[in-house]
Amino acid sequence: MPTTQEQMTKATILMPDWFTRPTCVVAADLIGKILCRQMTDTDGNVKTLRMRVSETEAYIGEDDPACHSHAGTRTSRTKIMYEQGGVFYVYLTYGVHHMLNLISGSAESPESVLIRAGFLCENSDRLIEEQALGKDKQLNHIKQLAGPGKLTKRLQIDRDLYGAPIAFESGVWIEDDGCQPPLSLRPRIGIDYAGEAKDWLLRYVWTDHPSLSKK
DNA sequence: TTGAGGATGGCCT
DNA sequence: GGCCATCCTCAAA
Repeated sequence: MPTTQEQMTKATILMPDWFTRPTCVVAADLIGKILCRQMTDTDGNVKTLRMRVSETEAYIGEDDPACHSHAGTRTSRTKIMYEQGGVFYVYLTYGVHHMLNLISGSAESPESVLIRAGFLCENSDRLIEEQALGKDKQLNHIKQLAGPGKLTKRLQIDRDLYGAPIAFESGVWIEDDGCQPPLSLRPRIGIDYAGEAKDWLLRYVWTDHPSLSKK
């Protein structure tokens, strides 16, 4: 069932220029927004899966040792980071998992926001839900998208999205229905190689939400 | 051309 | 907590 808020508030689609603001602002503001994914079910019907974002990380460019563009590293993979905010940066890690990033900030400022976790909105299409859940098993719904690799697998996101605009025509877009959850800051995950930067508070989480990837 | 290693997650102990 | 699948990226040679 939709919550009262979802019934009462009309959602608006975020335009690409929303992402040209400072990366830390974008990362914080994304908590509580709705990531939408257009998908086709087994019968060929087009459906939209909606996930509310509960966890993001900011990677703040050339001065951030954890960022792919640190020290001005500019390669065929990272070149998209030098675009103006509002496009997708997707890459494969450990040869297994796709990471979904949103390029943020101004052009020539190679920064991005990693989407780490979320949870399915109650008003997502039931058919797709049941398809993923399987017939006989009741999965832990709230943990389905608790991690950047799990999230992209569930939303069927891969490098085909690299460089696409964050907009409806890409099949992946973000909506704002006015939800403003409580926010906490944490150190980022999985960047032990980054020296002192591993302690920077650039991980933004929905305070104490059960869908978070880590404490 | 080569080799090391990674913004993870699932399984095993 | 440890192990490791799996393959792309990137720096070095």
